[in-house]
Amino acid sequence: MRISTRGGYGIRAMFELAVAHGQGPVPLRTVAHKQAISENYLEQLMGALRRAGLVNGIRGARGGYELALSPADIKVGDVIRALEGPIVPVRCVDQNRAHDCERVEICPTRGLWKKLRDSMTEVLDSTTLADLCQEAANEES
Amino acid sequence: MRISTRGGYGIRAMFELAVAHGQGPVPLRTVAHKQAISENYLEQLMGALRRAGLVNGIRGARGGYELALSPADIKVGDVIRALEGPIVPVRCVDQNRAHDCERVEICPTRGLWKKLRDSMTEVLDSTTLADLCQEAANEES
DNA sequence: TAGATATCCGAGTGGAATACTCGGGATTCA
DNA sequence: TGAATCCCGAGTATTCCACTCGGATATCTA
Repeated sequence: MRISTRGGYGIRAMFELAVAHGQGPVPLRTVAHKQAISENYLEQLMGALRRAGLVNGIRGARGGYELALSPADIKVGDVIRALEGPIVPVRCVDQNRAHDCERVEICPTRGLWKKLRDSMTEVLDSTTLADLCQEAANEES
Repeated sequence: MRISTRGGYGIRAMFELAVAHGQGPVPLRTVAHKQAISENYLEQLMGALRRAGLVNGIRGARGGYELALSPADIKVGDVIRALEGPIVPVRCVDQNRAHDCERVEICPTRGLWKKLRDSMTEVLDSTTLADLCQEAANEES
């Protein structure tokens, strides 16, 4: 009942990019060091985030990564989905593959999972990177 | 971002026991067949549920399993916890091991995980086996 | 234009967890 | 007694996670 480190690392990395937003690209190495994440591993995650359209990768010297959108327009849920796939507690409430289970109509637990999915989605999609920055700034004072 | 089959199977098995509550023990085999779960595997899960005090195992011919409490007194969250451990999205918001991470005080994502944990817990602990039975009965009509 | 700095890409790997199977022992009912 | 049933521990195949590595490609700067 956990999100893996992929999601956790991803959020922390995106947080760093959000803090530096508007100040040019941040190299992977810098992000990895600030958040104590393996460089090689983070590289893979950034690839997924780039393919999801959440960050831009800028090559060459003075390159790095930057958010593709403003921090207020990137939801935490987007980051999790890009790195861990759809946010569903069990497959049978994944809208994309609704028919994996023939018992769908009579399953006593389906309603429960839907409720759980919705409540998780609500939390993750109502928080943006800008919110995380705001909260961090508040705690500092 | 999923609960494993352990939790899913567990809930479904407990649902069967809840339906038969008050009518004597139900053998593992019956539960397994009704819910299309491997007998051998389910046996392991029932062991965990028994050790958690949620079911009684009754040995011998005419034996089986029965709920140790009334369906209204068993929360879905109890079952999940017995089978999958604490309901926490990431370790650092597990109250039992709060100090695994030294960055606790400055971590920008901690608040988020707490919110997520609370919303998940709320759903799972506000639903009982009796609620599942009720819902199943409603859908039948 | 050389070379340093980066991203990009795919393959590979060790360990842990999942989802089981299997064999045999203990208990109880008929 | 013997059939039914729970109880228990060991073993196993598969999958996923977390991470490493080597090298290709692109871009800036001197």
